[in-house]
Amino acid sequence: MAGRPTNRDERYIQVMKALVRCVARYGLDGASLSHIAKEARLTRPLIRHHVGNREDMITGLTDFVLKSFDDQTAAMVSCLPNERPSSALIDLLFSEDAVSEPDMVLAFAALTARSLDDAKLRRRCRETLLDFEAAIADTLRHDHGDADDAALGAAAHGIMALYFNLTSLAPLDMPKSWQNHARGLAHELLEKLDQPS
Amino acid sequence: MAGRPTNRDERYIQVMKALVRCVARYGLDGASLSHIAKEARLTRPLIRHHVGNREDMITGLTDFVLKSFDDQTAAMVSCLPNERPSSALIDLLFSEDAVSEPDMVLAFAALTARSLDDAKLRRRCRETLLDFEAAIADTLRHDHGDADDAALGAAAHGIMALYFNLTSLAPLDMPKSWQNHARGLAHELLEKLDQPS
DNA sequence: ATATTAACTGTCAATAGTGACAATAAATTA
DNA sequence: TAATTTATTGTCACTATTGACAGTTAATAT
Repeated sequence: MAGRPTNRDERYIQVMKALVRCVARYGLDGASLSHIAKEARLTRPLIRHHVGNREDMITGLTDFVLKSFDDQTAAMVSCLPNERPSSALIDLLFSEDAVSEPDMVLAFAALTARSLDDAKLRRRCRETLLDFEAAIADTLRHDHGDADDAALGAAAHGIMALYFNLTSLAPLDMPKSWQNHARGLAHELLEKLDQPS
Repeated sequence: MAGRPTNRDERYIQVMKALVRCVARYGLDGASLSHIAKEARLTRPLIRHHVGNREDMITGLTDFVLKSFDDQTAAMVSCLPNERPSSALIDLLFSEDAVSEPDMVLAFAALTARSLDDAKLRRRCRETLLDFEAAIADTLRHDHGDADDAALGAAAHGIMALYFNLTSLAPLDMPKSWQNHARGLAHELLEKLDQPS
């Protein structure tokens, strides 16, 4: 008694990826169904069939983006080596690949802006961001266990800020010196942890 | 032979401010004329009368936002004291006021995202941003003339990144420790310039 | 007071975007 | 092959948004 096999899950992420791409460029309201359909190489009614109406799409997008961030955070810390994980983390965050695909960060920025009048969304974005920062701080603690929490938190904040800024400004195609500056400053933050004043 | 006096200029900036506010929340496409009219406390046809059709509005917005940044940059450096202008600059950038009004930065972020498929816009945004960074570097040079250009550029980049990140994430209402971290790290960048390795 | 200029209002057609539903095609099991 | 489940397509009504124009009111100079 089973019918045609469902491809709901693949279609769902297919649509979500297209949605992320559109939201990154045109914002939450600028991502029309036609635009998404074209980006996902699907028809408009099909999108509705898989992910529901527009309101469902937006809530689905926030779940998708925030979960992607959480997964990325978890994957990030789990794939680090035992030897000097801090340095590896920075090389990972400021690698070519990470910076060249800014769509997810831009979509997150769109959600951030929308948080201005959506308390629940604001709480969720904040939580995700704090987890990200905490993950960085934990990684730093691994290499610099003797540094105090305030210094670790500050360094983690700096690394996070450098990463977010570089990635969200990626569409401007800034000179490569920016990437070098960012990575260099991040490494300096590490060195600073070794020499507590 | 002169008629009713025109208030085109005041109305224009009145509409532009409302537009910046709307774009900050809802993106370029999400800022509908009705929304802008409500925000500016004007009627929709009146907006058209003063700033033209939608396309005119968007080009007007980019001019307004980028010029505001340029003006802010110029005003920033001109109002600094002769004594330790670098430190005053940081206190200015990371003051309560600067961070609590993120609309302009968020609108700039929306323009940045749109730059993904608009080469001309990308060039203009990049130019504005580089000028901002250069202004910071010049200010730093005033206090740390013996530091080399690479170090100055890196420090300026770090300060810029910390400022942009903090301001663009302001809608999330992050804990105050973030603002303290950002300002503290910026000051550390200054101190680092005094002790060249 | 009258002419003149521009701000302001009201309104309507055209378009874009969305929601919803019916109908068809495809793929699986019994 | 028949039944069943789901993907896929086609289509239409409804709403939101925009563009454009005519007409009205307000404020100045002569």
